[in-house]
Amino acid sequence: MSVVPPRLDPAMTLLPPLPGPAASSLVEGLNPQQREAVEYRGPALLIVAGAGSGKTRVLTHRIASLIATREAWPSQILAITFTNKAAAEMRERVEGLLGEGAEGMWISTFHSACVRILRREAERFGYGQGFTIYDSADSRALLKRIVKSLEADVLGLTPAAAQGTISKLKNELIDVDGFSRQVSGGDPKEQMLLEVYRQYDRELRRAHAFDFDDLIGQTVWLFRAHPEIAAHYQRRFRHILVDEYQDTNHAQYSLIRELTRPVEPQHVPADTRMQLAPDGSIPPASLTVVGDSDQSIYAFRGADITNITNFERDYPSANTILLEQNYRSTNTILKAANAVIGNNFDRIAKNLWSASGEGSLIVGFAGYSGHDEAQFVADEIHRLHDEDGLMFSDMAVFYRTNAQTRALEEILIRSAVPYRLIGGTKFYERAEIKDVMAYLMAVANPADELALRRILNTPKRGIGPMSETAIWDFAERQGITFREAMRRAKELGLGPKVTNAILGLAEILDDASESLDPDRPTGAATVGELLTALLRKTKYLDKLYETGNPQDEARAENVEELISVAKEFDKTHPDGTLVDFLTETALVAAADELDDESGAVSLMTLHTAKGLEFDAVFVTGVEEELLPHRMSAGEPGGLQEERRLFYVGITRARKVLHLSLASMRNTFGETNPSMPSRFLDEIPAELIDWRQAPGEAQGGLGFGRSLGGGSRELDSGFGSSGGYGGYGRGSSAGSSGGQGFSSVRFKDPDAGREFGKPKPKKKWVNDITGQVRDNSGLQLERGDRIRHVDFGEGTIRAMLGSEKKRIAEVDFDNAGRKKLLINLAPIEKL
DNA sequence: TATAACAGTATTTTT
DNA sequence: TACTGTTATA
Repeated sequence: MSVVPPRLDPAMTLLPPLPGPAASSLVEGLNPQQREAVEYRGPALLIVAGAGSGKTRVLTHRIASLIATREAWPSQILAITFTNKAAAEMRERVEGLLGEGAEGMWISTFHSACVRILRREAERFGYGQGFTIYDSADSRALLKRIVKSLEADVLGLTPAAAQGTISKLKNELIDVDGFSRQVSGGDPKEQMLLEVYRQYDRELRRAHAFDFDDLIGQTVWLFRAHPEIAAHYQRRFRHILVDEYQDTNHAQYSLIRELTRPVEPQHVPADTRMQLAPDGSIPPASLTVVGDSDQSIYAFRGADITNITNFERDYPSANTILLEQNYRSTNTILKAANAVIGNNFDRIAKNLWSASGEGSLIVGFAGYSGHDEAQFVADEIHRLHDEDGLMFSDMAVFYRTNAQTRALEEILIRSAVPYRLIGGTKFYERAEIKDVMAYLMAVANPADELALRRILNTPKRGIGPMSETAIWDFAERQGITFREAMRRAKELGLGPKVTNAILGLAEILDDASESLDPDRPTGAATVGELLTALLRKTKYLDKLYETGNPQDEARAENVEELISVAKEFDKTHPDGTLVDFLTETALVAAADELDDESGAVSLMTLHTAKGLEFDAVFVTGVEEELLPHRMSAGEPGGLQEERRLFYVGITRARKVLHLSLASMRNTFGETNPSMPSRFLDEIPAELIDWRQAPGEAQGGLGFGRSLGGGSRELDSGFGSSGGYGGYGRGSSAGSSGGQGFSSVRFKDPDAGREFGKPKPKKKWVNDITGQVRDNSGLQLERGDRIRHVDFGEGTIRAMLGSEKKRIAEVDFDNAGRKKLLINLAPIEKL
């Protein structure tokens, strides 16, 4: 667009927007509340957006409208989202609405935005531009060392506990001094905690590193200590929009507060074109926050729900708009969601409604074991795919804890369901990836001692703990850095072998640093080049391949994967530096991995699910102790947060919702009985179609161990709801393990199949566990009879796929129709 | 110093 | 179960 915008000033916002196709079409198809949320202009706006009420739409349209009407330049907009994925999506949608790029617009997470600011101002902290960002594993490693050196563990202070407390303190913007004022002299544990905090902070400074919480907290500190820096951003960002406001913590809240202060007259440039208040200041930026207190699920890590409930107090002139119409789910699903969340007492009443009809009933399933439950999920996914024509990528399976994935994965693989695991042990948390990243970090930030220590003897080069301490001592005594001490290894008085190993590593790192010099004849090395050079010189990959250990091979593959990530980065960021690469990788979140083109079912935790939606949703493990999780019991408000988590899960579903549980659940090798979640009782019974109700599945080993065989009506303490379809008898009774486990675990394969028999206690024969089944030689065709470990005998109905992915569709005599991945399924030809 | 074997223990959610 | 840390041994 070629029109030069008129002078940009907040008073302008009172004038009607410029007429134009863009501006008016931006509210087309919106309901009255959404439209108001897009068009309202004022200093502060709170949009209370129920689940599925189109808040992303409202936010993107609002941003686009501000730009289209010439009320703001893109560069005056700061939009904060929860994940990088949400940020990318929002940017894309805004650009789509405007039909042009939106350069200069900041749409990012709190963390990314703060890193950007901090890098620019790094020297104020005495840090270099290349300061390191420690993720939680890094800071735990550091804390572990500190706790050990202080012998804090004798006071019962674990690294994990210290990490939790320090994180909370930082989220509350309480620094070491602030904490020392709080600590009572009498409590030795608190004293110790203070000392741990002090040393932790000191080590971070020494290493020129920030942890996750620092990114926010230090930015606030920077703004408060340097009003002229704050003023710079206050002048720049005239429209600030924050998504998921219910999940902001105090530090994030404070950051927004700082950014929405008026610019003091002394920081107003003489030549400003902005309209000034009578006292010569620039009025505060306009603030829009979007949130739903019913979806607040991060209180455990410091999110403060009162930030949203107090918004109108904090910003007295604020306008509030309620979005209650849901465009996502059927009314059946919404009724269940409303009923569940209605049990939280301290909430503002809100009732989601939908114009999209009742839809089908919620499907309930109570299996005998976690595997049984997983089998239900797998079968149902196939049914939805084959009969209802849903795409795999429109289905998702949620669970409370990552540990639950094991059973699910096993069965999904065996049943040939394509799936994608979102989150979990993330790529960047793998040891080998952390190793390699530590090399890069050590190059980018020579002060980073933690990174140096990590790579000192990885791969093994004979530099043990003794040598490490020697280097450290030397550095302390000489007042030099760890890295410098490595360069002077000859003065350490260690053996020649070790000395040379240390010198060798120091040289590799120094060479790497030099290769980044843009004045080199060949120009600065790209991240990919740097990484390959490092790996070649350290022989990191070679040593992994040498062992012949399949696990090491997998690790090597991960490292190769990292190399391609780096090369990809070089391609997409032609001017990207090593520091840019490290920043980007440090801030990737689980949900960011999601890409919709994979054609696979998504598996994720309930937390990761927030903000997403799927046609069909499976919420698994709806059991006491799991959902609500036992850990939440002690926390104040814990139960309510768990309920919100369940609510979030329910409201992700567009068309079909499945709730499932098992009466026996495996936890750390132990099998324990479980009870249906109290939350199930909160859903009106007529909304759920129990394929197999909790009462039915519990005939087995947990609750009624003393009852005679065949008894299925047991006192579960849970009202059964009647009318069950007798789902998958065959699967429900006997399957307790996957992939060759199950029949072996019970000495008598049939022992587990009968109700009422006590389970053989622990320590079963474990000899075949973990055996990789390979049926690749098995030739099968339509009409063949087979026997399956869990499902019994059946006839092959059809053969699908080819090679490694040969799938048999089998009509089992007793267990119904299943799809099985031939190579992995525990089957034999008859 | 490296490795293997063993014992103990922790297990919620994540930017 | 799986991972960590410790100890004994090469």
